[in-house]
Amino acid sequence: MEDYSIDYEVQASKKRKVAEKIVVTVKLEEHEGKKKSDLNPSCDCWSWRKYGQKPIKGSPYPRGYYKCSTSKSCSAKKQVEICRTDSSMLIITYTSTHNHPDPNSSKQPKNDPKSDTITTDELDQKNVGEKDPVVTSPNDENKTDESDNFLYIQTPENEFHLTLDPENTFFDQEPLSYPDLMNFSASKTEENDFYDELEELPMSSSSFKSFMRSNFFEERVLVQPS
DNA sequence: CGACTTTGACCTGCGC
DNA sequence: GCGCAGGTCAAAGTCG
Repeated sequence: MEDYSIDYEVQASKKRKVAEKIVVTVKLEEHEGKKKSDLNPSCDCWSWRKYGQKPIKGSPYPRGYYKCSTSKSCSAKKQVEICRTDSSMLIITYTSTHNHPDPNSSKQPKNDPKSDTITTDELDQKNVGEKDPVVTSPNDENKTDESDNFLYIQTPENEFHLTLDPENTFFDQEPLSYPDLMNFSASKTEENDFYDELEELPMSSSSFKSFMRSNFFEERVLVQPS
Protein backbone atom coordinates (compact mmCIF):
# COMPACT_ATOMS: atom_id res chain seq x y z
CA MET A 1 0.00 0.00 0.00
CA GLU A 2 2.72 2.30 -0.81
CA ASP A 3 3.59 4.58 -3.61
CA TYR A 4 0.10 5.58 -4.57
CA SER A 5 0.41 8.69 -6.61
CA ILE A 6 -1.60 11.71 -5.74
CA ASP A 7 -3.95 12.72 -8.47
CA TYR A 8 -7.25 14.48 -8.35
CA GLU A 9 -8.15 14.04 -11.93
CA VAL A 10 -11.69 13.28 -12.82
CA GLN A 11 -12.24 9.59 -12.85
CA ALA A 12 -13.71 7.85 -15.79
CA SER A 13 -15.47 4.85 -14.41
CA LYS A 14 -16.29 1.80 -16.37
CA LYS A 15 -19.92 2.67 -16.63
CA ARG A 16 -20.09 6.38 -16.15
CA LYS A 17 -17.93 9.36 -15.94
CA VAL A 18 -17.80 10.25 -12.32
CA ALA A 19 -16.26 13.33 -10.87
CA GLU A 20 -14.00 12.98 -7.92
CA LYS A 21 -14.64 9.93 -5.82
CA ILE A 22 -13.61 9.37 -2.28
CA VAL A 23 -13.88 5.82 -1.08
CA VAL A 24 -14.11 5.16 2.63
CA THR A 25 -13.88 1.74 4.18
CA VAL A 26 -15.50 1.25 7.56
CA LYS A 27 -15.31 -1.78 9.76
CA LEU A 28 -18.62 -2.78 11.31
CA GLU A 29 -18.41 -5.85 13.42
CA GLU A 30 -17.68 -3.98 16.61
CA HIS A 31 -21.19 -2.60 16.60
CA GLU A 32 -23.36 -5.52 15.82
CA GLY A 33 -24.64 -5.85 19.32
CA LYS A 34 -25.20 -2.19 19.89
CA LYS A 35 -28.52 -0.45 19.95
CA LYS A 36 -29.44 2.64 18.09
CA SER A 37 -29.71 4.49 21.35
CA ASP A 38 -26.06 3.90 21.90
CA LEU A 39 -25.12 5.46 18.67
CA ASN A 40 -23.63 8.79 18.16
CA PRO A 41 -24.76 10.14 14.82
CA SER A 42 -23.33 13.49 15.59
CA CYS A 43 -19.99 12.03 14.78
CA ASP A 44 -21.03 12.57 11.21
CA CYS A 45 -20.94 16.22 10.35
CA TRP A 46 -23.64 15.93 7.75
CA SER A 47 -27.10 14.56 7.52
CA TRP A 48 -27.84 12.30 4.62
CA ARG A 49 -31.06 11.45 2.91
CA LYS A 50 -31.40 8.20 1.09
CA TYR A 51 -32.75 8.59 -2.40
CA GLY A 52 -32.23 5.19 -3.87
CA GLN A 53 -30.94 1.72 -3.56
CA LYS A 54 -29.87 -0.65 -6.27
CA PRO A 55 -28.59 -4.15 -6.37
CA ILE A 56 -25.15 -4.20 -7.89
CA LYS A 57 -24.26 -6.83 -10.38
CA GLY A 58 -21.76 -9.26 -8.99
CA SER A 59 -22.37 -8.15 -5.45
CA PRO A 60 -24.72 -9.87 -3.00
CA TYR A 61 -25.32 -6.54 -1.33
CA PRO A 62 -27.32 -3.56 -2.58
CA ARG A 63 -25.81 -0.12 -2.86
CA GLY A 64 -27.55 2.77 -1.18
CA TYR A 65 -27.52 6.27 -2.61
CA TYR A 66 -27.56 9.26 -0.28
CA LYS A 67 -27.69 12.99 -0.73
CA CYS A 68 -26.75 15.61 1.77
CA SER A 69 -29.94 16.79 3.43
CA THR A 70 -28.29 19.52 5.43
CA SER A 71 -28.77 21.92 2.59
CA LYS A 72 -31.16 21.48 -0.28
CA SER A 73 -28.75 23.06 -2.66
CA CYS A 74 -25.91 20.86 -1.56
CA SER A 75 -24.87 18.42 -4.24
CA ALA A 76 -22.81 16.20 -1.99
CA LYS A 77 -23.65 12.55 -2.36
CA LYS A 78 -22.45 9.26 -1.08
CA GLN A 79 -22.93 5.66 -2.01
CA VAL A 80 -22.85 2.98 0.65
CA GLU A 81 -22.35 -0.69 0.11
CA ILE A 82 -21.07 -3.68 2.01
CA CYS A 83 -17.67 -4.89 1.08
CA ARG A 84 -17.92 -7.85 -1.21
CA THR A 85 -15.15 -9.75 0.48
CA ASP A 86 -16.01 -8.96 4.05
CA SER A 87 -19.57 -8.25 5.07
CA SER A 88 -18.27 -6.57 8.19
CA MET A 89 -16.80 -3.83 6.09
CA LEU A 90 -18.64 -0.92 4.58
CA ILE A 91 -17.49 0.85 1.49
CA ILE A 92 -18.68 4.41 1.29
CA THR A 93 -18.05 6.43 -1.81
CA TYR A 94 -18.38 10.18 -1.62
CA THR A 95 -18.97 12.22 -4.72
CA SER A 96 -19.22 15.96 -5.06
CA THR A 97 -18.54 18.29 -2.22
CA HIS A 98 -20.68 20.15 0.26
CA ASN A 99 -21.36 23.74 -0.67
CA HIS A 100 -22.15 24.81 2.86
CA PRO A 101 -20.35 24.88 6.19
CA ASP A 102 -20.11 21.90 8.42
CA PRO A 103 -23.36 22.01 10.43
CA ASN A 104 -21.71 20.47 13.45
CA SER A 105 -18.53 22.43 13.40
CA SER A 106 -19.66 24.68 16.20
CA LYS A 107 -21.01 21.99 18.45
CA GLN A 108 -18.67 19.14 17.95
CA PRO A 109 -16.25 18.92 20.85
CA LYS A 110 -12.72 17.74 20.43
CA ASN A 111 -13.35 14.97 22.86
CA ASP A 112 -16.79 13.62 23.31
CA PRO A 113 -17.01 12.28 26.84
CA LYS A 114 -19.82 9.97 25.82
CA SER A 115 -17.82 8.39 23.16
CA ASP A 116 -14.49 6.72 22.99
CA THR A 117 -14.39 7.38 19.33
CA ILE A 118 -12.14 9.77 17.58
CA THR A 119 -13.85 12.81 16.20
CA THR A 120 -13.14 14.16 12.81
CA ASP A 121 -11.19 16.95 14.43
CA GLU A 122 -9.06 14.43 16.19
CA LEU A 123 -8.62 12.56 13.01
CA ASP A 124 -7.38 15.68 11.41
CA GLN A 125 -5.00 16.35 14.19
CA LYS A 126 -3.67 12.86 14.10
CA ASN A 127 -3.25 13.01 10.42
CA VAL A 128 -1.46 16.29 10.40
CA GLY A 129 2.19 15.60 10.57
CA GLU A 130 1.89 12.06 9.41
CA LYS A 131 4.70 11.56 7.04
CA ASP A 132 3.13 8.74 5.20
CA PRO A 133 3.25 9.72 1.56
CA VAL A 134 -0.08 8.13 0.81
CA VAL A 135 -1.89 10.41 3.16
CA THR A 136 -3.36 13.44 1.57
CA SER A 137 -6.36 15.64 1.40
CA PRO A 138 -8.07 16.04 -1.93
CA ASN A 139 -9.54 19.32 -0.97
CA ASP A 140 -6.92 21.62 0.35
CA GLU A 141 -8.65 24.71 -0.91
CA ASN A 142 -12.16 23.88 0.04
CA LYS A 143 -12.06 23.02 3.69
CA THR A 144 -15.80 22.87 4.11
CA ASP A 145 -16.01 19.29 3.08
CA GLU A 146 -15.88 16.56 5.65
CA SER A 147 -13.16 15.14 3.52
CA ASP A 148 -10.99 17.66 5.23
CA ASN A 149 -10.99 15.48 8.26
CA PHE A 150 -10.36 12.15 6.66
CA LEU A 151 -7.32 10.24 5.77
CA TYR A 152 -7.18 9.78 2.08
CA ILE A 153 -5.23 7.17 0.32
CA GLN A 154 -5.38 7.12 -3.36
CA THR A 155 -5.41 3.97 -5.35
CA PRO A 156 -4.19 3.64 -8.89
CA GLU A 157 -7.81 3.88 -9.89
CA ASN A 158 -7.84 7.54 -8.93
CA GLU A 159 -10.01 6.93 -5.95
CA PHE A 160 -9.24 8.10 -2.50
CA HIS A 161 -9.53 5.49 0.16
CA LEU A 162 -9.98 6.05 3.82
CA THR A 163 -9.94 3.24 6.25
CA LEU A 164 -11.74 3.52 9.52
CA ASP A 165 -11.26 0.71 11.96
CA PRO A 166 -12.23 0.74 15.62
CA GLU A 167 -9.31 -1.46 16.48
CA ASN A 168 -6.77 0.20 14.31
CA THR A 169 -6.01 -3.16 12.92
CA PHE A 170 -7.38 -2.95 9.50
CA PHE A 171 -4.18 -3.43 7.69
CA ASP A 172 -3.00 -6.04 10.11
CA GLN A 173 -6.08 -8.14 9.74
CA GLU A 174 -6.44 -7.10 6.19
CA PRO A 175 -10.01 -7.94 5.39
CA LEU A 176 -9.54 -5.92 2.29
CA SER A 177 -6.27 -4.26 1.55
CA TYR A 178 -5.55 -1.96 -1.32
CA PRO A 179 -4.00 -4.69 -3.34
CA ASP A 180 -7.21 -6.60 -2.75
CA LEU A 181 -9.26 -3.72 -3.97
CA MET A 182 -7.13 -3.52 -7.00
CA ASN A 183 -7.52 -7.19 -7.60
CA PHE A 184 -11.24 -6.80 -7.63
CA SER A 185 -11.21 -4.63 -10.61
CA ALA A 186 -8.36 -6.47 -12.17
CA SER A 187 -9.57 -10.01 -12.01
CA LYS A 188 -13.05 -10.69 -13.25
CA THR A 189 -12.62 -14.42 -13.12
CA GLU A 190 -11.64 -14.50 -9.51
CA GLU A 191 -14.37 -12.08 -8.75
CA ASN A 192 -17.02 -14.25 -10.27
CA ASP A 193 -15.71 -17.31 -8.55
CA PHE A 194 -15.95 -15.50 -5.31
CA TYR A 195 -19.48 -14.39 -5.96
CA ASP A 196 -20.54 -17.92 -6.57
CA GLU A 197 -19.67 -18.65 -3.02
CA LEU A 198 -21.52 -15.73 -1.56
CA GLU A 199 -24.91 -16.14 -0.03
CA GLU A 200 -27.98 -14.02 -0.33
CA LEU A 201 -28.05 -10.67 1.36
CA PRO A 202 -28.14 -11.68 5.00
CA MET A 203 -30.23 -8.79 6.15
CA SER A 204 -33.32 -6.90 5.18
CA SER A 205 -33.05 -3.45 3.74
CA SER A 206 -34.32 -1.98 6.95
CA SER A 207 -31.80 -3.73 9.07
CA PHE A 208 -29.22 -2.82 6.54
CA LYS A 209 -30.26 0.77 6.97
CA SER A 210 -29.90 0.86 10.68
CA PHE A 211 -26.76 -1.10 10.40
CA MET A 212 -25.42 1.49 8.02
CA ARG A 213 -26.41 4.45 10.07
CA SER A 214 -25.20 3.04 13.30
CA ASN A 215 -21.91 1.72 12.25
CA PHE A 216 -20.80 4.33 9.88
CA PHE A 217 -21.65 7.28 12.00
CA GLU A 218 -20.55 6.06 15.31
CA GLU A 219 -16.91 5.36 15.15
CA ARG A 220 -14.14 6.91 13.21
CA VAL A 221 -10.92 5.54 14.35
CA LEU A 222 -8.10 6.10 12.06
CA VAL A 223 -5.97 3.27 10.95
CA GLN A 224 -2.32 3.76 11.31
CA PRO A 225 -0.82 2.60 8.08
CA SER A 226 1.84 0.14 8.97
C1' DC B 1 -46.59 16.88 10.51
C1' DG B 2 -42.09 17.02 8.81
C1' DA B 3 -38.26 14.28 7.70
C1' DC B 4 -36.87 10.17 6.08
C1' DT B 5 -37.07 5.47 3.70
C1' DT B 6 -38.73 2.37 0.27
C1' DT B 7 -39.14 0.98 -4.29
C1' DG B 8 -40.53 0.80 -9.08
C1' DA B 9 -39.90 3.52 -13.06
C1' DC B 10 -37.17 6.19 -15.71
C1' DC B 11 -32.81 8.20 -17.43
C1' DT B 12 -28.10 7.89 -19.04
C1' DG B 13 -23.58 6.09 -20.30
C1' DC B 14 -21.01 2.40 -22.10
C1' DG B 15 -19.87 -1.88 -24.60
C1' DC B 16 -20.99 -4.79 -28.25
C1' DG C 1 -28.89 0.91 -32.40
C1' DC C 2 -29.66 -2.16 -28.66
C1' DG C 3 -29.25 -3.99 -24.22
C1' DC C 4 -27.27 -3.86 -19.79
C1' DA C 5 -26.15 -1.78 -15.58
C1' DG C 6 -25.56 2.17 -12.64
C1' DG C 7 -27.68 6.35 -11.07
C1' DT C 8 -31.77 9.33 -10.10
C1' DC C 9 -36.60 10.59 -9.49
C1' DA C 10 -40.74 10.76 -7.10
C1' DA C 11 -44.93 8.91 -5.00
C1' DA C 12 -46.29 6.33 -1.20
C1' DG C 13 -45.35 4.60 3.18
C1' DT C 14 -43.12 4.88 7.81
C1' DC C 15 -41.42 6.87 11.92
C1' DG C 16 -40.70 9.92 15.79
